[in-house]
Order: sequence, then C-alpha cells, then structure tokens
Amino acid sequence: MGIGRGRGGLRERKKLAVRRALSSAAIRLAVERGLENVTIEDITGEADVSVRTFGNYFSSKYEAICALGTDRARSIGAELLARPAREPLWEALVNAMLAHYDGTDQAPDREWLAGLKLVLNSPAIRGEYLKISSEMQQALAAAIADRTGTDADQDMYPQVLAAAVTAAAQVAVRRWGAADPPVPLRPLLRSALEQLATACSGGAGRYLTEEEFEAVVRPEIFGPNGPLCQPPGRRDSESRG
Amino acid sequence: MGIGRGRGGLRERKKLAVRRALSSAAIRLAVERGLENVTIEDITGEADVSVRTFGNYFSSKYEAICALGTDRARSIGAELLARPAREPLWEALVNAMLAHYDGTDQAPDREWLAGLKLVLNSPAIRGEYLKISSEMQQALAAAIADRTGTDADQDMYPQVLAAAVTAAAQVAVRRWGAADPPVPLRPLLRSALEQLATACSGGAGRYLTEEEFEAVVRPEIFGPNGPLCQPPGRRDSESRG
DNA sequence: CTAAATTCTTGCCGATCATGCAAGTTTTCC
DNA sequence: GGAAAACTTGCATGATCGGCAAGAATTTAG
Repeated sequence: MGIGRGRGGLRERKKLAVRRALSSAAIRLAVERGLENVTIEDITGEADVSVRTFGNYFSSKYEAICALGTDRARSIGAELLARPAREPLWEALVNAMLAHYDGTDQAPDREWLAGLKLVLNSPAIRGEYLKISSEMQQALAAAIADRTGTDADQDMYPQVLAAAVTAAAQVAVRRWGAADPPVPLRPLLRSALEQLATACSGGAGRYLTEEEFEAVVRPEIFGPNGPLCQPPGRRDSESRG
Repeated sequence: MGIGRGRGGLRERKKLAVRRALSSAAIRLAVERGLENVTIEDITGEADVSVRTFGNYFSSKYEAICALGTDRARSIGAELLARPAREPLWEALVNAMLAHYDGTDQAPDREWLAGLKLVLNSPAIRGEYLKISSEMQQALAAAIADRTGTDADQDMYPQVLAAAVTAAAQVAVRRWGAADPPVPLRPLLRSALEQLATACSGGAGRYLTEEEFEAVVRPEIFGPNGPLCQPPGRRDSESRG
C-alpha cells in the first residue's frame, strides 16, 4: 500500500535535515573558531553523524559551508518565474533579485552576516563561493529562457543576461559585505543593476553623456546627501564629480 | 655582478619557469591520463622539483592546472589599456576581449583545446576555473577604472561593467568548448557581447522590439545559412589598432 | 503485515594532500 | 667578498579523500 510518499518521504526529509545541520554547524564553527581551526570531525560532532557520512554529502568542508548559500541561490529562478508575466523582463529581473535579497535590510541576522563576511574574505573558500554565483546564474538562465521562450541550450541570450545580472549582484553583495559602517544591501543592488543597464547600453548604439555617466556611476547613495551609506562628515572625503 | 637586475632578476625568472613548468606538466598529464590519475608526485617528476616545492607554488593540483589560464587572464587589463584612448569604452572592451582571445581561430592548438575542455568539464576544477574569470574581472575593472577616471574601490561601475563583460565572455567560451563541430571562438565572443549590450539596454529605458530581439538572440552564427561563423562579406573587423 | 529491494550510514583502510620546521643551497644586495 | 634574504628540500604530523562491505533504516511490493 504505498501511500503517496512521493516527494515528502521520510528519507528525503532526513537527508535535507542532515545537509542543513552539517552546513549550519560548519558555518557556526568556522565563524567562531576561524576557518582553519575547524576539522570535519568537529562538524560531524555537532551534527551527530559520522565523519564518513560527511563525505557522502560534501567533498570538502568549504563546500559544506557554502551549501546553504548554494541552495538559496538555486531558488532565484523560481523567484523570477513568480513575477507577473506582464512585467518587462528587465524589470522582472531587478525585482526578482531584490526579492531574493529581501529581509537583509531589517534583520541583518548577525550570524548570516558573519558567515558572509567569512566567505567573502577567506581565500580558501573563494572557489566555492564563486560556485554559488554560478548556480544562481544557471537558475536564472533557465528561468529567463522559460520566460522569453528561448532555448537555454541553443541561444546564448539567456546565459548572457543571467550572467550579467548575477555578476552585478555579486559586485553589490561584495561591496555590501565590505562596507564598514554597515549599509542596506538592496539600494546597492538596485544601483549595481542600474549601472549595468546603463554601462552596457553603450554597446547598443549610443554612448552616455557626461551627465548620464555621472548620474549612474555616482548615484545618490554615495552622494553627500546619502543618508543611506555615509554618515555625515565622517568617512573619507572622496567626492569627485 | 651588480647589474640592475630589477625585475628581470635570475630569481624571478627561475620562479616563473618553475611555475610554468609545473602548470604545463599538470595540464599535459591530466589531459593524457585523466584528472584523477595524476598525483602531485607525477607532476613534480616532470618538472624536476621536489614534492614539497610544489606546495610552495600551488595549494592544489587544480590550482596548478589553472595557473597558466590565471596568468593569461590577468593580462587582459593591459590589453584594454593598450587600446587607443579615442576608442569609446565599449568598443575598446570588445576589441580588447577579441584581441585577448586572438590566435584561437587559426591555431586551435590541440593541447590547449584539450586542456580547456578538461577544465570546462571537470567538476573538481570548476572552482578554480571560476577563479580565472574572477581574476580577469578584477584586471578589467582596474583597467576600466583607470581609463574612465573612476575609482575601482569606491565606485561599483568599473566592477559591474567588468563583471558583465567577463561573464559574457565566459558564456561564449563555454559554448565554444562545447561546440561539437568546432567553431571559431571570436564570432561567438562578439555575439555574446552584442547580446549583452542589447539585453541590458532594456534597463536603460527602452525595451527591444521583436525584430531587435530576434536579430540579437539568434544571430547568423547558428542560422540556417551555416554553422560557419563568418557570414560572407563581413569579416572580423581588424585585430588591433 | 511481512519480506524483499533500495538507499543511507558507518567503520576501516590505504593513498593523497597540506603545512610547519629546520637544515642546506642559491641569489641578491652592499 | 660576505652578510642577508629568498628558495628548495626532506621529514613529520595531522587532515582529507574515496573504495569497500556490513549493518540499519526506509521504501516498495505482495
């Protein structure tokens, strides 16, 4: 009598739980003790599985640390597809990306932020971190292909657009993680995407005027009026333009 | 012996030679035997250095395999700066990128192509491969900042533009490496960059017409007129000027 | 419900790898 | 020439990777 256990089977749930437990433990320990002072044994100890089992899930502790991010990145495709079909593609992309990073404004989640900084600043993790972006890019490309009716395997268009948007987002995130007086992420994201649009439109035939260039390159976020990022007075006085 | 050894000192040259020898040996062996059938000991044997020394240069055999590509990627900044200052930025970027991948059309260099396919298709190397793109991105960003007078540390603009262009190039390269009846790379590159420009210009205010979209998404490269990438009459514009 | 089939966990083991340390050697600098 | 700095190397230790097979848990079929 097979009940329809289909996707919600116990086995699947347990696997997900173990995966998450391992990744969480890895992140927490790495943040606490420092990346190099954590062994796989330490991680498995926290997750109550054997060292050998760890190897069944991840091929390195770095992969474990990035697993949550990877899972999250894969979900952005759904976010794009969830946008109303009437929305122009670019707008939908921007909104999907903003939605994806929602919740980062209000509750910076100490632990997640610490984890992100760890990931961003540890050379040993850089490769794994880049894989996260790569996953996001693929998920986005698939969704774009779906939405535009193109073929992700035949046309480069979805891949190129997804890659560009992902890359811009990555720049914003990196900037965000490096901001010493913490700043909200989403304005940075919006700005990065806008800059992407404007910068690349140069290849579409027209080139930017001085005003357009300045307006996009140095948006109000960083301007002297910017309540968003720079506390008045403090910080370096680099205000060219 | 007090010659001005400055940067061309014997020590520097030897280090470079060892680095290249190790990377070359690593690539060659990996292509011949398969990635997992090559140990660091094998590599050092070919390069006449000790196993311990290998660790002084690279932290993994994957890093060794990608080292040549990394070095090469770093050089693209110089290529952009070498473009005439009169050239509009976007045009300079396209030309620099095309120049960077010059020589891939005529002499596909069996070994390099095999190495590239290995790198593109081996999951274990993916992280390292992505690092190459990351390096290229940084080099480009620095050059863009230099050329535009912006600050790569303060403005996101150079980073975003560099990231987008790099990402597009990466898509083209990946497509190139996967093309079963081999195709020349540079038309793919040009197409990818053109698609990037058009796709992202949607965010600059205007959206593409049906015709524009089709024209860019499905260029003649893949059209019925031939897998040949050089449509008759329109040759690749110059190489460098 | 029971039993077979599938999948996951685990310990064990050997091969591989990473890295600190302390010579010994080569290159640089003055 | 000679001191200083940088590089190579072997050794040792701790950590990681991956195959294998036995045992346990879940799923499926009867």
